[in-house]
Amino acid sequence: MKKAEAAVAVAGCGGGAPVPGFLAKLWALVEDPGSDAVICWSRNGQTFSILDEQRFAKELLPKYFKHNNLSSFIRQLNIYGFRKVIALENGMMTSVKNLAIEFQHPFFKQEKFSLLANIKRKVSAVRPEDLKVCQEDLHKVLSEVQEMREQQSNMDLKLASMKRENQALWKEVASLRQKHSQQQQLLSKILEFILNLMRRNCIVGLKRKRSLSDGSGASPSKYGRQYLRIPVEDCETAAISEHKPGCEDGLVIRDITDVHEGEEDDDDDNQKDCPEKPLALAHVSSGNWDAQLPAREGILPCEALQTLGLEPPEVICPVQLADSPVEGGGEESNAVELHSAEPPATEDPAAVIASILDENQAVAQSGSVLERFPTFFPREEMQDFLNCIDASLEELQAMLSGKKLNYSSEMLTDPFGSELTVLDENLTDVPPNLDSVEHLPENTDAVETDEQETSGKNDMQLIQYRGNPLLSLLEDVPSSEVVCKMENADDVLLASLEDRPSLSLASGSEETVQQFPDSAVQADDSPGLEPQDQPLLPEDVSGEYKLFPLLLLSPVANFIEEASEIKPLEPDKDLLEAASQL
Amino acid sequence: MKKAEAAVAVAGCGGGAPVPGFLAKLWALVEDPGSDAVICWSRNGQTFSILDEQRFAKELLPKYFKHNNLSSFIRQLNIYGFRKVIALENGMMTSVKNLAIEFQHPFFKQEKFSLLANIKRKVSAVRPEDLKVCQEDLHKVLSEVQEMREQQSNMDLKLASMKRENQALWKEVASLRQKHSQQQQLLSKILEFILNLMRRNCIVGLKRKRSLSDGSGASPSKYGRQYLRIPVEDCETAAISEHKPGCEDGLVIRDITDVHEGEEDDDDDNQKDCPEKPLALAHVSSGNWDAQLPAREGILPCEALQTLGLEPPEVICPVQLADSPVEGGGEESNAVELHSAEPPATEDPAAVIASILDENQAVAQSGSVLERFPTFFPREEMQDFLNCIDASLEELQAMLSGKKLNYSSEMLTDPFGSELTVLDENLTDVPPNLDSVEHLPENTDAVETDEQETSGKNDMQLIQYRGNPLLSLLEDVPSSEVVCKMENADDVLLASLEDRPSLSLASGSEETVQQFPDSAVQADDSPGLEPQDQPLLPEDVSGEYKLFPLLLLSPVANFIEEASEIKPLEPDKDLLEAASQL
DNA sequence: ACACCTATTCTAGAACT
DNA sequence: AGTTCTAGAATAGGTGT
Repeated sequence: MKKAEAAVAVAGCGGGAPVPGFLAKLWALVEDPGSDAVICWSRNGQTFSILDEQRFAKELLPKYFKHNNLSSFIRQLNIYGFRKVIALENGMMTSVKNLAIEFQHPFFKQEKFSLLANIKRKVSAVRPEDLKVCQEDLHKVLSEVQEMREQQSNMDLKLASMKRENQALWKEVASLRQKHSQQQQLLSKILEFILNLMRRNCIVGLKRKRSLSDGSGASPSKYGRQYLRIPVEDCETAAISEHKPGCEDGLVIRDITDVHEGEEDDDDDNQKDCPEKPLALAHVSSGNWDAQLPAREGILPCEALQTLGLEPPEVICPVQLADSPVEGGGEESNAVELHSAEPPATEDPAAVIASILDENQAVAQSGSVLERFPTFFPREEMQDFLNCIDASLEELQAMLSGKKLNYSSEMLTDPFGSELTVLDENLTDVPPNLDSVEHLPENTDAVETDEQETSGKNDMQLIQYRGNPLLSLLEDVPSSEVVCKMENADDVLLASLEDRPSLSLASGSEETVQQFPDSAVQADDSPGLEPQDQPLLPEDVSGEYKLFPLLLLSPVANFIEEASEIKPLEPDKDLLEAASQL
Repeated sequence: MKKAEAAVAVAGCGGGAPVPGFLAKLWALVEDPGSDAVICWSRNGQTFSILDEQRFAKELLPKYFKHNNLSSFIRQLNIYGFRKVIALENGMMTSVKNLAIEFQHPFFKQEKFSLLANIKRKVSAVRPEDLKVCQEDLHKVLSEVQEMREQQSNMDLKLASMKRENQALWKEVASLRQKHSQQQQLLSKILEFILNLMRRNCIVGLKRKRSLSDGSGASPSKYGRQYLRIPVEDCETAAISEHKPGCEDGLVIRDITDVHEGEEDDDDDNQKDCPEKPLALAHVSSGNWDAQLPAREGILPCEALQTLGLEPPEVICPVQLADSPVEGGGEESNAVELHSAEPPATEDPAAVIASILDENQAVAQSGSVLERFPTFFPREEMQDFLNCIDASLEELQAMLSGKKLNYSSEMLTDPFGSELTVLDENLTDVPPNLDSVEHLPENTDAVETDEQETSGKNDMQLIQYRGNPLLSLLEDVPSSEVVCKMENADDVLLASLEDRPSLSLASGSEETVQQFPDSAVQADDSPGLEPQDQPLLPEDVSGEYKLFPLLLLSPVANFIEEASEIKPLEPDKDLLEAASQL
């Protein structure tokens, strides 16, 4: 005991390093010259050997440790990282079983006591950590996997459901677009019908005027066909109204801007700055139609014009009727004079139409219209009839204005409605190209089967849908928005989808009759005086609208305006993006 | 060596059990009486003890094994499940360190050699498997987790994209529905306007008739208001047309079936089985209007009726004009007689309207209408005017028919169009309930933020959207389809959504004016002779349509019919399902 | 007395034969 | 399956607070 302590003490005095007790005792054991026969340095001081394990265990070990078991001693050696030197290295005495036990450690060298500080006890603390960490990790990972599996199945369901919903939504959108197209066509037809009706009325009035007061008018057969030509956008409609045999009245409606050269794109300017266009005719109070006699023709509208700050109607006729069908070449000087005192559009069929539908104008015109029916229809009855028409028009106008009020109030109070408005604002107006119309059905099916390529499908669907000739007729070309879109577009798909509008924008919109270079402007509640660049009915009505400024005051104008307020069918920007990103 | 072998042999002869070598040698060692000083049975044969480990290791072990290490021997004991008997059990000699080493095993008992067969070597075979399985599992799981993480991120992207697309689609659908609603409203307005115009014309004609031939007519002021009342669907519209001050002509349009009591739901019967309804008037050849003089009134329509196999028009007037505003109480006998020889609807405003718009009828009526304007409007001019109207109507009709032809050809040739038709067929017509209109914006936002609750959102969105009062006006009630849907519906949402239609179906459609009990039938290309149960314009027009059978022959009828062909806004069945399944 | 570290003992793992 | 070396694990012991 004292020996071991002394050895430890001697060893410990060499430095301040806190050498573990086992290492100190081992050092002492090996260093002790008295025990060299049992345990000693070997191999030139690189290792140490226990020459007589029996004596070592039973005699030496108890002096340094609390046991006399060689195994315990060896265990400690192992714990401190000592390793046994195998017998073959010892040399020749391989066969000799009871050869000395030899151990080594990188930091346990003779004369190098200071190295002992580097010898660390193998803590089992590391190991449980390792194992526990591993196990914990495994459990963690396992649970995570479980969780992820659930999540994945959830997402699978969700995705499938969403896919179905998307499919249904595409269907719905297609159906709605179809309906919209049908409606728009119907609207166009109806409005065309009404305009036609009014135009005819105007012609009749013109006929009458000439036969009565003028006598210089051309033959009535001429009047039947040449003055106005309602522009038809799609070939089919055009074919119907143009090439129909027996249809002796092809209408040619020219844009009012054709008359004013160089002002084609800015209707706002046209209306506000050009006094020749009597767009500012106010709704004169209705109900006093019976006071409107032919003698008062031109007086009331003129007053109305003046009340609106417009100049007197010396240049009221933006579109003229010419005896020969000169298209677009009409100028103010060529105007056939009739009702020269009548301010609103005079011989312009549009004015007549408006006058028919507008209360005061209708009365003002009615007298002249009925002059041709002296024998067949009693004047009183005709007056009655027109009175009724006027009343109904009046009522309709009132209803329309009332509806309009209601509408806006709905928009304000109904969150859904307002939300819709907001949504609509966000929609981008990107017309598609007409490619690959024939692929839609396959793609619709592909939505179900194909899992990954939804983008292509949707795009195709979009394109195809837009490519529907029915719909292409109704497309509007809001050039400014398209330009903005083009700037922001960074993917090829979007650019390709915008191909058509960009083309139509680049070109002077001269080649196609159905393209309207104007961009949509909401002239909703402004009382019909500022149609501006607003695209009206995308097809038939726009030119007519411009052509017949007085329509603004008639219920038909309300119809047209309202129809134009229904935004044209154009794909959602988000839709495009979403489709292109899938 | 021989001793050990012999011991093993002796021990092994006791039974056929394949006792492992170590156990046999151990048995021999312990049993051998010659080595009892070194190793022997102890504790009454329950255990064995090594009394002198030094001698045992160096002298006995080599005789039985290939080594002389006690540790190796002990290792074997441990492998076979032997356990050391701790010192305290040995008794008192605790302090004596070099006490005997004592081991025990349940199946290693003195005199019980046969039990040795139960002693099994502890195979580490389980352990490597365990560890390897564990490691493999861990690696597997780890890779799986990696894979799943990638998949999840992929799915996340996909889902986000889909969500965006979905959102855009919902927006699009909402916008389209909005547009559709606007269009429908506009259509209703226009048609109402036209019908109003026609009605007034009729009234004028009636007035004239009475003042001329009858003299028994009531005051003209009465005629201004009482006969027809256009049903307005939403409260707002109703308020406008009903409560508007100064609007002296509230129109009341009653279903034609009101006249025929008990036949309200079956329009097919009405039209096909009731000869009183001259719905089968054919389009008489147009263009010969100039030949139509008042003398021919009633002749041509009558012929037309007869050509269609209908009875002569003795009971032609299904709806009558009464001097007092008796709503819905009119019966055939109360018909005010005028133009008694005129078959088509005679004093019925609808008939007059139709006659105005229909070529032949218009001519037939025109004479009488104009009789009240003898002084103010010359008869010739009035005739001219009406002639123009007729011509334009004729042209419009031709155009419409032409368009129709074009339309169907498009449907046939355009795969998209046909596909759309097919899609539309698949759409279920399930009107929504009007709940929670105000939640849409929040839900639209929630689509972005909330990740999990898409189902609720979509449902809400759907319901809310459907709940838009604007849209509810346009809803149709195809009862048969609804019934089918109700049978197939198994989820609450669908059922709830179908609540309203089912209600309107169940009830006799008496409570609400805007509900039409008819189910949609496509009488598209059949030439206007079989309107059947087809719902026309969902709102205003249907009743009017029924009320004015002659409208079927006018361009307005075409408008109405075409408007009715635009399917009403109703959610897609797939949409509903998808939304409920999310 | 408790916490922390070390030491001892028994058992097990692993590699090699 | 045996042998050897090493490690794990539990417990005991020691030290400092």
